[in-house]
Amino acid sequence: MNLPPLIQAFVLHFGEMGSRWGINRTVGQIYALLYVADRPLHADDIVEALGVSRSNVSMGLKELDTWRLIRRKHLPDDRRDHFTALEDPWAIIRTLAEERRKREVDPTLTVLRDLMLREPANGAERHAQARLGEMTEAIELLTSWADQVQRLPDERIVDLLRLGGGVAKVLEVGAKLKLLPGRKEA
Amino acid sequence: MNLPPLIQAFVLHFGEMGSRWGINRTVGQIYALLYVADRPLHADDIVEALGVSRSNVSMGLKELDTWRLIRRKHLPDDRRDHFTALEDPWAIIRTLAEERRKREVDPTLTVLRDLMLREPANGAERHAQARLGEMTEAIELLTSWADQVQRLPDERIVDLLRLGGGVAKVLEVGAKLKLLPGRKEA
DNA sequence: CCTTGATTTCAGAAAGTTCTGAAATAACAT
DNA sequence: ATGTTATTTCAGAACTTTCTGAAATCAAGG
Repeated sequence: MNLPPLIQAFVLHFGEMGSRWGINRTVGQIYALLYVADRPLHADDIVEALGVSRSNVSMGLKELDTWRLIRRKHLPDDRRDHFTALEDPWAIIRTLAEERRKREVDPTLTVLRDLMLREPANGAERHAQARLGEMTEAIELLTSWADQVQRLPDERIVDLLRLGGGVAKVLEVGAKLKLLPGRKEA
Repeated sequence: MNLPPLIQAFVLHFGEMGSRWGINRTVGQIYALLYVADRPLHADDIVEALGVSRSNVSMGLKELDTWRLIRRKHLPDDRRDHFTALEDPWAIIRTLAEERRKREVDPTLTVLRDLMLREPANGAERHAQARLGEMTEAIELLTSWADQVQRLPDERIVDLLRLGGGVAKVLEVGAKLKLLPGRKEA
């Protein structure tokens, strides 16, 4: 790998983080490289910059493509595909979040709902089912919230984030104005 | 493994999910088992229920312990440690979220901040630094929001979740009442 | 419809992780 | 102290994921 030190540090770190974020090291590095690049890169640029095999780059690009985190561009007088990363950091955060949700929470919800429908065979199962119910409820609340917030326009989301802990205050006011749904007690 | 079918299905699923959630399969299974159990279990109960090695259970329990997802209990007339999972599903969700943040976003922020302080050596680095700045800003906004919301009492958080996309409406009202910090334009 | 170069696929090699069994350690009761 | 039972550690086995190089496929220009 032969990159300016600042860029190299970022690329390496993002690669390591990638593994924790469920995208593999190479994919993370490719993404990082495209994200900071000041021009579209083609596959061989990436091979050279990262020192990994051509085929590995090809797989990585394909994966980033299915996640819609990069764009394929054709430059005039060049048959090779060129790639750029989405500019907006929110797009990345959103994509990663959606992707993880699809892989990590949706299947769990499906299983939990299915288990809730079964007839418990004995006391142990009855108890277990009650616990599953509590968990299902919490996860459903969380995901349906996430669903709805994700549909808001970006600026609204940013407003919400800027508000920070201040939501509490706004919630109070909201409650007084009867904007909130009545609280169901457990 | 020899468990009532409903419990077994849950335990197996949670094990698989565990790997995606950054906790390994056995750890996930142990947690799931304790979560639905109607009494505290000791290590050998778990070995028998899951059919994994004693040492694996020991490691798993230790890990869950450091994550504070289980409690160690001493029953009278029994020298063995007994374990229970935290009851409240919110506790689990919170813990997993905090843990992941510690492992997955905080280190990134540290690196990003450090890279932002460096003197760019050339045009490419200058461009890269600008991109890193955008990313840093987005991540900081998100994490500081999460920080503040996590400090709210549980019921406030539940209110917020119940509100769903309705936050938009409340934000409008909040803006009119001058509760929101003025929006800085990019 | 053939040539040339770009891209993708895929089987096996390399690297990384999780799990086990055996041995070491700790904790308690006598 | 000593025996007994519970727990932890750790080296290597088993398994999983990632990466490579060679071969197959694809696409544009003549």
